[in-house]
Amino acid sequence: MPKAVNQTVMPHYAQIWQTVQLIPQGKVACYGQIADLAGLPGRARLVGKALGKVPESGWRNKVVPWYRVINSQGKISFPAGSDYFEKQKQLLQSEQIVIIGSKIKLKEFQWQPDLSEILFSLEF
DNA sequence: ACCTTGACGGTTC
DNA sequence: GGAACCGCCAAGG
Repeated sequence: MPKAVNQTVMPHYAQIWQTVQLIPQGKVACYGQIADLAGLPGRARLVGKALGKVPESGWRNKVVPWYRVINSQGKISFPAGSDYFEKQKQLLQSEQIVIIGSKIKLKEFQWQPDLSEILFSLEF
């Protein structure tokens, strides 16, 4: 883990990134859902901000599956047609996630972790 | 220490 | 559906 990524420097970002890493491939989670699981209820915006702070190049794609996080409406939160929008859409589809008219069926694809899974994995 | 910025969310109309 | 409003608050300037 990079030096800057620790509880002393960025406690919340670290918690958020760690939680996002638990989303299994082929599933998605909402910003608010991640915030809750990370112990930061009601702070969905902070999740978006934290993901935006993950370095653009290098380990971003490999370590933190940022693209598996979408908003509570089941939509990608980047402006439709933007580079990031297309990138995220592509990555999601590569995991067999179905996107119809820019929307994903949360009923079908939302990650539903059980409590023990979370408690076992997170270290805070 | 003050002000602005967010990849949000729920409530309401 | 969708648009406007408002609460949220760490981070960075």
